[in-house]
Amino acid sequence: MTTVTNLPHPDIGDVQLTEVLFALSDPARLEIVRELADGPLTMAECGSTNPDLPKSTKSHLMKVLREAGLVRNEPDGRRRVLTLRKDELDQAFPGLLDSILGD
Amino acid sequence: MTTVTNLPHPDIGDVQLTEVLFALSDPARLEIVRELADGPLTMAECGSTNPDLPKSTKSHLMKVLREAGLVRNEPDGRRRVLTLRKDELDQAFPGLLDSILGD
DNA sequence: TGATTGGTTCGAAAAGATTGGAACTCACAG
DNA sequence: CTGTGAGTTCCAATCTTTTCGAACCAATCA
Repeated sequence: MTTVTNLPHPDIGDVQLTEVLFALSDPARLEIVRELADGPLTMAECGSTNPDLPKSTKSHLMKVLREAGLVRNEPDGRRRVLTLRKDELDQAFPGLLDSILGD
Repeated sequence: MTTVTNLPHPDIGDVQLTEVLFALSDPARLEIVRELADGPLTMAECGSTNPDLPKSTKSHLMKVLREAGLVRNEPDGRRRVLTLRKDELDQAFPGLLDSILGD
């Protein structure tokens, strides 16, 4: 019985560049990443743009970002905290995030 | 009667970041872009990896790259020359290509 | 112990992308 | 002209992604 609380995150070394690019190639996902660039957010806080996005859809967007190694999704009480894996990504793909998020 | 010889290329200003990222999110397309980073190539020269890729498939990969504003595809006799639109892309998305192609 | 809140997962439908054969076009050689 | 070479376009099959309601789960509150 997999407890659903802790979601799997890829090791940054296993993340392929093309997967990262794919995850960022969707405007809604890119926007989420931009928001997270300023610091962690809960699911509810995140996605201030797209306010009426169904939660299953938002959850799926997050799944793609998580599986691509872009965001960490960790439980915190009954909410979840989303964090951009900036340092790790900078290590793995120097300059990529900065060029995409703009200086 | 649209002559097929000259293919349409988007103005770099009209190119969306997400479209560029999508075009690069496919390993075969990314590889093509890497090859073109060293200078223009004809269709036949390009894709030294993937040597037995059907030509219609290769043509389609090129179309995606062209429509995303990444490569220019121009006739030269009965062949076609493919050029990475590096300068324009650097202008529009500073640092992006360098970080993706590696220093 | 419910009931509620904040979120994930499932499942199925719709939309979009990829693949590749076949037909086509155009430039050039003979 | 006719043939050939280099490539594009068309089309259909297949595969992948997206979308979202519904069911579910775990933590907290009353």
